Amino acid sequence: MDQPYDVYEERCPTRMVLDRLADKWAVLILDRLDAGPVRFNHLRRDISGISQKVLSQTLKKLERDGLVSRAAFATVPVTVEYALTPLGQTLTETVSALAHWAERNMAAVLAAQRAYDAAPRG
Amino acid sequence: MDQPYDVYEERCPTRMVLDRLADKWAVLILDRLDAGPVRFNHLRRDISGISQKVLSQTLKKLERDGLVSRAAFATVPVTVEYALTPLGQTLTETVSALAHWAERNMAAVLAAQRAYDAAPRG
DNA sequence: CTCCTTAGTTTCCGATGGAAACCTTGTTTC
DNA sequence: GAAACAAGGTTTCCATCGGAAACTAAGGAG
Repeated sequence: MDQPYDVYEERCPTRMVLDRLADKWAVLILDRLDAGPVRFNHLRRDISGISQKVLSQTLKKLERDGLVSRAAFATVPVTVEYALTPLGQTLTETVSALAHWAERNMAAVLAAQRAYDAAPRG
Repeated sequence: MDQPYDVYEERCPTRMVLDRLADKWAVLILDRLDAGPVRFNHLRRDISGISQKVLSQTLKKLERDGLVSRAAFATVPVTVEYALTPLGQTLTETVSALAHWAERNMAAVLAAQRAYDAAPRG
């Protein structure tokens, strides 16, 4: 049972997938959806700083990749709910770890940045 | 013990860190360095498709954030070795999981894309 | 009649990424 | 002694991408 895919290969399709997942906004969206279905504007408010265009584009790509499902309800005004698919759920632990590593290790990173910037260079 | 950082907040410094980590090239570099120190051109060959400019820039940022260390040796020609710092090592399991999730789930993603593209839309 | 809601799309501009050329130091080849 | 090659970058140029803001559609409230 050899792995047919190699993410280090430029032409491997896994590269496209990694490119999609290794994205600040995709990570935040997937992590947010782990708590349950969320509407478009709710996501937009929760993930402060994301633009409508990028949220829309990112959701569309995640839907195409089978990670997120989209359900529109004929309410007034129309509401649309986004949720994780089973495939998407296999990813949330990893994505969540990445998103929250920064929160746990922020102090160390800031210290490293100060040390780097203080060191004479060039 | 309240977490002072929230990655969902636009102005939180964790956002900058997530932006750095949630990057295709950074993920591949960190995963590659997990096996041990590697030289610049070796990384460049292993990670097919990365340009020198982006490799150089990404390594510099990772070094500034304290995730990667840089060691230059006065050989001829000069060799430079990049390695994970202890802080960087706390991240590799997560990063590796992300990089290789695509390899394990590629078939499912491709199937989802075909289904999405086949469905009439708009 | 006007404003507000949801869920987007469009437009415009500045920032980023990739390709390719150039640079520096020093060694080997012709 | 000129050319080529090696490592580790930097510079230049252009195309694409991201963010800000405006616009769309369909309906409800005041």
